[in-house]
Amino acid sequence: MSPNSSQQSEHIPTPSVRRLSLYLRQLEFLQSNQVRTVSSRKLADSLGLTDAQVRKDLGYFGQFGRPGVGYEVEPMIQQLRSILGTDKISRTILVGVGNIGRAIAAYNGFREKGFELIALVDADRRKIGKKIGQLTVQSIDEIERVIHENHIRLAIVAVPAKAAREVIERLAACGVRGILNFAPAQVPAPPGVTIRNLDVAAELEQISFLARHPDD
Amino acid sequence: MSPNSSQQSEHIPTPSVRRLSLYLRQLEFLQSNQVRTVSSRKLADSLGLTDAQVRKDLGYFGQFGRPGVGYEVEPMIQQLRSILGTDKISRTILVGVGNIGRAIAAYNGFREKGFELIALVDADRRKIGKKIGQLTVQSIDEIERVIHENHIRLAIVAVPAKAAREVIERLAACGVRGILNFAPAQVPAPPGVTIRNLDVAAELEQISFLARHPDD
DNA sequence: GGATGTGAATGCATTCACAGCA
DNA sequence: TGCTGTGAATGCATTCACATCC
Repeated sequence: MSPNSSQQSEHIPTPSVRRLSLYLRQLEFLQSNQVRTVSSRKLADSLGLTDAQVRKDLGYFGQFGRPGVGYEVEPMIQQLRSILGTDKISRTILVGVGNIGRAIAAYNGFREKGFELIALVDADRRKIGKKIGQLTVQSIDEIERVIHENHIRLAIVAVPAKAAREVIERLAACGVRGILNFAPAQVPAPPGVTIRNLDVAAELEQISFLARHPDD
Repeated sequence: MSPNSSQQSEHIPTPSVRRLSLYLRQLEFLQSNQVRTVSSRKLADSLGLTDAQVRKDLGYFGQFGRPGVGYEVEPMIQQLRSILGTDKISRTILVGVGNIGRAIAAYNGFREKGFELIALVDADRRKIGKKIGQLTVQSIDEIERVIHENHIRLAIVAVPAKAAREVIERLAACGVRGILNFAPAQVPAPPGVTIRNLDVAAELEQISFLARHPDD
């Protein structure tokens, strides 16, 4: 059901990709409220964006709308999942089961969002063997074997800053393609690997700054 | 048509403010390694940026460098903290002590980063009265009183998506100026309030997309 | 020599505005 | 009439390049 051959050779702005996730959330919300179609205007308003931006963003990936009507919620959700790659389950490893790691491991909305936590590893002997949810914590020494045996492509890193670089290099070396990094360390991404850094302290600093500079 | 550059209210690019936190992290790291000065070039390289960008970013806030030498690490750290507002401790409330909330509450690097967790509240009766770290979970019904009595300015929201809007509106109504929101919901920011949304599922989606589109 | 600070130039993202279609 | 899709125009962020200073 995809006659559209969206040519990907065109360069897609990073901010547009980021907003795709926002559109998907809002469309899922609309779907849960039995809404069948939505215009770029309404979608934009609910997210604090402009209608032109919504159309431009979607336009990078194909033609999804019906003039005079808008976008059909259900098919648009499928399209966005397909574009983001979350229509298929991505097998994911979690490295580090400290405070943040345990919170991630306990989150059970992964599958529905297109991800499956396959393995937990940690460097701390005392944590190895513990069960968190359905999974048992394994030694970080097993990380290469676990990744290969389970064909894992994505990783979530929640280790102390000092350990981040080594962990990320090991992950990259055994074929992991994308890493969500909670450690407050900027490790240069090895070739062919995408890293997104999520530093909670840095986010708080942004809040702090913005709260003091209201004219923004 | 000489554009007289007024000295008042120069607009600072949002991306520049974001990078300030990166500079601060890296400078703190350098300081812990006894490094005394650093050039824009070296700082940029370690973060995957360009030297011109570092200089331009810092240039929005003043003149901190010495030509021929670079930036002195220790004073620069102080300057950045002052700019971000983290040289003074910001009093912060945490709303929602589910998985993510507990992880945040257990994190004890807050003070050193310029934040202090003053109170925990939750809507779930069974959680009220429980101790997490030094703090006891209070009822969300107390939220207004707690915020006023403790002069709280910042909030971290880690509640289910459905509850996010009401929580954020209540926080805004009693004077909270900045909110870090982990709930996957886009709540329009009330006037005078800054909201930053941190949606872990959305971040994973980005990883998923980027891992499939290597040309980036 | 080595580095900053900053106008000017470039490049990228957003918004405009309108043709075209339901 | 209502709305999409998209080139053109605008606006914003990044990079260049160089005068200036240690």
